[in-house]
Formats: sequence, C-alpha cells, structure tokens
Amino acid sequence: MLVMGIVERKSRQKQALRERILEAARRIVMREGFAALSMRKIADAIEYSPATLYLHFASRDEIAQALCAEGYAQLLETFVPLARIADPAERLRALGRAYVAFGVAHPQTYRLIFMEDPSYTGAALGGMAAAGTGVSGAATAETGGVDEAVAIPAAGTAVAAAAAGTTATGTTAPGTTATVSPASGKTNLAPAKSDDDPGDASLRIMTSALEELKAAGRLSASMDVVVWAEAFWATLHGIVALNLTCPVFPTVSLDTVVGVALDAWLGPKAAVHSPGVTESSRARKKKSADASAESPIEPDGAATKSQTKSQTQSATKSQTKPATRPKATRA
Amino acid sequence: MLVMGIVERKSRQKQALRERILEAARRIVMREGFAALSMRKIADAIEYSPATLYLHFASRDEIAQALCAEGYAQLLETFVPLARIADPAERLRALGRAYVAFGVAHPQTYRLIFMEDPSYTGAALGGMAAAGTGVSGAATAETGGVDEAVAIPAAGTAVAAAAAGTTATGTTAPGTTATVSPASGKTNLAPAKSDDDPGDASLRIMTSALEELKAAGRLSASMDVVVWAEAFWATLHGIVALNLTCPVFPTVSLDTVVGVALDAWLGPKAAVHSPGVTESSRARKKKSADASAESPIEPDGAATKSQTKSQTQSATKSQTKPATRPKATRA
DNA sequence: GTCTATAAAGAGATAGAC
DNA sequence: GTCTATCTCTTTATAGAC
Repeated sequence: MLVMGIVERKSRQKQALRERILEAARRIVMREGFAALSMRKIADAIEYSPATLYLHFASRDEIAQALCAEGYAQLLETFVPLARIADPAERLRALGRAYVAFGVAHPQTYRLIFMEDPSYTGAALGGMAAAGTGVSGAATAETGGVDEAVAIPAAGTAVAAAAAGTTATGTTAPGTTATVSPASGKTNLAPAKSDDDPGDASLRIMTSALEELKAAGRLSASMDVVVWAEAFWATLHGIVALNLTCPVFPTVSLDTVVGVALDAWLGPKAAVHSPGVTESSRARKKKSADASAESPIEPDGAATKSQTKSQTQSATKSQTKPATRPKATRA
Repeated sequence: MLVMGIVERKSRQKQALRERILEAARRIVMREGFAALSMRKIADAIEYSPATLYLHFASRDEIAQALCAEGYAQLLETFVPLARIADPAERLRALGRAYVAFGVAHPQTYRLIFMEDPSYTGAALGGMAAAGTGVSGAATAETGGVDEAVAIPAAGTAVAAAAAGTTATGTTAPGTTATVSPASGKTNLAPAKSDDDPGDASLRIMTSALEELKAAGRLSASMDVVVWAEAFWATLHGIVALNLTCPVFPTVSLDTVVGVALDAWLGPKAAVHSPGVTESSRARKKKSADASAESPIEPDGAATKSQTKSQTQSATKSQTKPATRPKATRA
C-alpha cells in the first residue's frame, strides 16, 4: 500500500503543475489579452519547455476552455450573494450592475468568455442550448419551453456547488469541468440542463427573479420570461461590450448609462408593467447611479480604461500579426 | 499637355488596382473573417505579388481601416431612407431593426467595425470622441455637450454625400476617407465634428429623432438625450453581438427579442414617458415582429447562422493559430 | 516527466533587380 | 510598378534523447 501514496503524490504534483500552467495562462490573458496567449509564453512563464504543456493539455484550445470555465465560475460567484435580495426587481437591478461591473473590472476575462469565440461562449451555456435546441425557429415562443417553472432551491444548490469549488481569485475549481466533453459526470448529461453548469445557474437566478416579478404582477402577464431575460442580458452585454471595444462609448458616466438601461427594463423603481412604468416617479432622473459602490474597480491588471485600450490593442496585435516588427530592428 | 492625360491614366490605373485590393480584402473578410486576412492572401487573390500591395497601402492595418470606412458607410446607407419616416418613435424603431438586420446580414463586417479592435471602432466615431473628449468623467452629463441642437438638414447633407459615393455592394467610395489621418479635407478637421463622418451622421440621425421625441413630450423632459441614445445603441449592439458570438443566443426568434427591446425603450407603440408606457396597449405582445420584411436576409456570404458559426470559427482559428494542423498531415 | 531540437506553416514587411 | 527573393519573427505541435 505504499505505492498508493506514491501514486497519489505524483498525481498531486501533476495537478499542481496543471494549476501553474493555468495560473500563468490566466495572467497572460489578463495582462495582454487572449490573442497574446501562446504555449511558448506560458512555458516561459512557468519555466518549463513548451513540450511539457502538452502533457497536461492537448492543445492551446483546451487551456482556453479551462480559462473560460474559470471565468464563468468567477462571474457566477459575483451573482451568488445577490440572489438573496428579497425584492425581485431590486435583485435584477443588482445583478445587472454586478454584471456590468464584472465586465469592466475584468475586461480580458469578459472578452474571452463572451466576445471571442462562439465555441468558448457556447461551452458554458450548454443548458440554454439544450433547452432551445433549434437555431432560431419560433419554437419556444409560447411561454414555456425552457425552465419556466424552475424553483430557486435547484438554482441555489448548483450555485453553492460552483461557488464552493472556486476561490476568490479565480483558481480552477477541482470540481469544475475543465474540458467540454465530460460535461458533468454528476447527473444526466445528455438531454436537458446539466445542472452544475455556471451559465445555467446564472440563467436560473435570473429567470427565477423574473418569475417572481411576474407572479407579483409587476411584469406583464403576456411577457415571455425567456424573451425578456435574453433581451435584458443583451442590453447588459451591449453596454459592457461597447465599453470594452469602443474607445468613446460611454460619453457620459458608465453608471448613468447602466442606470437608464435598468430603468428602461425595470421601471424607475416603482411598479412595472410591460417593461413600462408608472409615470409619476421621475424625481430620480439620471441620479440613478447611487449604487456606485461597485463601479470604480481595479481592472484585471490593466489599469484604467484609456490605458486598457491602447494596451489591449498593442497586445492583441502583437499576436494577430506577431511577425516582423522590423522597425525596431531597423530604426 | 499630353503628359497630363498620361498622368491621369496612370493615376486611374493605380486607383483601379487599389480598388481591386480592397475588393479582394473585402471578400476574404466576408468569407473567412477579419483574422484570416493576410497580405499574402490578398496578393494571391488579385494575382499580384505581396510587395505590390505595399505600394498602395502602408500596412495591413491601413487596409483594415479602409474596409472599416466602407463598412460604416454601408451601415449608414441602410439608415438614410429611414430618416424620412415621419414619426420619430417609429423612425427609431425602424433604425433599430435596420441596425440589427445589418449586423446579422453582414456578420464579418459588423465584427470588424464594432467588435474587433478599439482603434478600428474608434476611427469612424471621431465625432463622438471629439464631443465627449474625456474618457468617462461626468463631463457632458448636463444635457448638452454633444450635438444637442443638431438640425436634420446637416445630417441630410452628410448622409447624401456618404451614400452617393458608395454603391450598394459596398464598393469603396472615392470620396470616402480611406485612411485615418486625413479625416476630411473638406471642412475643419481638428476640433469638433468632422461633418462627413459616417459615425457622426448616424449619431445625428438618431439624436435628432430623439430631440423630436422629446419635443413632442413623448420622452421624459429630464432624460438626457445622449444617455438615452447610448443606452439604446448598447442594447442593439448587445443583441447583434450576442447573436454573432453566442451560439444559442436568441433561444427564441431574433425578431421577438428585438421587438421586446424596442418596446422597452420606446413603449409598445403608444405614447412614451420616461422610457415607459401607457399600460393600455398590450394587445400586441410579442407579435411585434410584424416588420419582418428586413430580417430574413442573406448573410455576408456565409449562409445561415449555425453554418456561420462553425465556419467563422474554423476560419478565425486558421489564422489566430494558423500553424501546424499536423493531424491532417499525420492522420 | 522533462528536455532539446525541429518540423511545418504562416505572418508582415523590405531590398533590389528589372 | 512590379516581381523575386529574402529577412525576421511568430506560432502549434511532435520526435526522440535522457
């Protein structure tokens, strides 16, 4: 039974190196963007030869997907505490603000998981995919189809599991699925929702809030929850994405834009109907940026926005078109 | 005076080749994505040597920016006819739908101009940049700052100019600024709005509609037009961007999501207040996808969505990580 | 398990002949 | 103006010695 221990030690060592690889990869992505991630750079960073990496990951892509999984878990994590907010509308507001704050705080991570490659983005959204399996037919337009009747306990379980396995800095959770294929290994993996998928869990947090909103009569009964949720998400994503890509996007403060968007979807604080409002309460105006506690945050490691811009840019290009830089050689 | 003619002929020939280069580049981008664009590929396509390209463009980047300018003009073009819609709310709805339709119909073009590189995205948005010059301070939060008082004729002029020089298929307009630096050569280029900038023109179309809306009392008087416009844009961008990047994004029909989003911002057809509604008219529900005339469109050249997905993906990777593909060699 | 060395492919950009 | 030839540099991934 001694060999057992040796085997385990070796296994631990192997795991440890795997961690180091991911850690280095994560740092590179955060500093220089995903496009600048190369096997060589990782190898240099951990002071191993490139060949060694292939003993732990079959390809660069597999590393990328592992990073994505981390990113999703990290995002989900920021949602978890907010799921306890009693009022569903306020909960959705908080989720929205947290979502944007996350994107702005971790631009490269956000880019990686939501703006880079469809296969990366799709990896953690298996649940949605399974539900709305078709491409864009008028399939689930009725009112159900997806997880209309999800109970919050289910979401809570999944959330807790995902959150537990992930540290605050985003280290890979042992239980987190790193590759795509063996999706769960926990419950059924083929047909419906994979149940411990971060994307799914987030979706459930949102839809359950929406269900409550609807049940409370604050959302038009005729509104399809899924449609609303997707449009709402798109709005948030648009704000983040533009902010990351368009140099001049929020001409005004980001908080202000987010506030207006939340008002548009949830009403200026009071009761909600279609996505409408009771027109009385507009004493708030654009001062809706009161929850500014979570907005001025340190970016991934890239400093403030204008810096992030040029930095990201040069970094990106240094890999998209890595070659030559002959001016440095020549001039 | 004969030499003049010869000079002109040569100049025409040079221009023609420049066109051919851009045309080839455009085709490559549309088919395989921007990441797959390389000088060699262009050279092969037009059957010239790579070196020749450098007589017309200083770098790959310059070609990319020329393509961006085309893309912006192309997008602006789709807006022009809609600027004549009388009702400002309906006009904004139409603009929104057209925007999304454009993004879906020309995924690679949209990616290039709005999702790729901040410098590309920023190139055509000089007007906005000039106005809100700072990065994100609470600068223009008051109510003006940008072009609050723009008249529609001004926009009309710029629009006409841009539209005239650009054919339906998106061929480079002779008058269109290809490089970044010589922004206009027409009016003042340094301080304020460059006036013939597509991004600016589009912005003006939108803000003027908003001004009318506000003047008609259908938009809360306290609402900052610029903020509203930016949030509205973000929503549309989010819908397009998610659709292009997230394999399963619109679980339901894209039109439905767009319709709900438009309702959220403009109200379900009737009068508008904050971004609210009169709660009466909800006989429409999600049947708001009546203007579906412009939605089922042929994509850039990439077929339907699911195909676009995998295709884009492999194409993208074929340049981001172009090397090796040794399985093909080996297996 | 880890390394060295290298294959195989591609990129952007330039020098200099014609 | 155009091409050939080349430089410099990058990448992923593997083979085989240790």
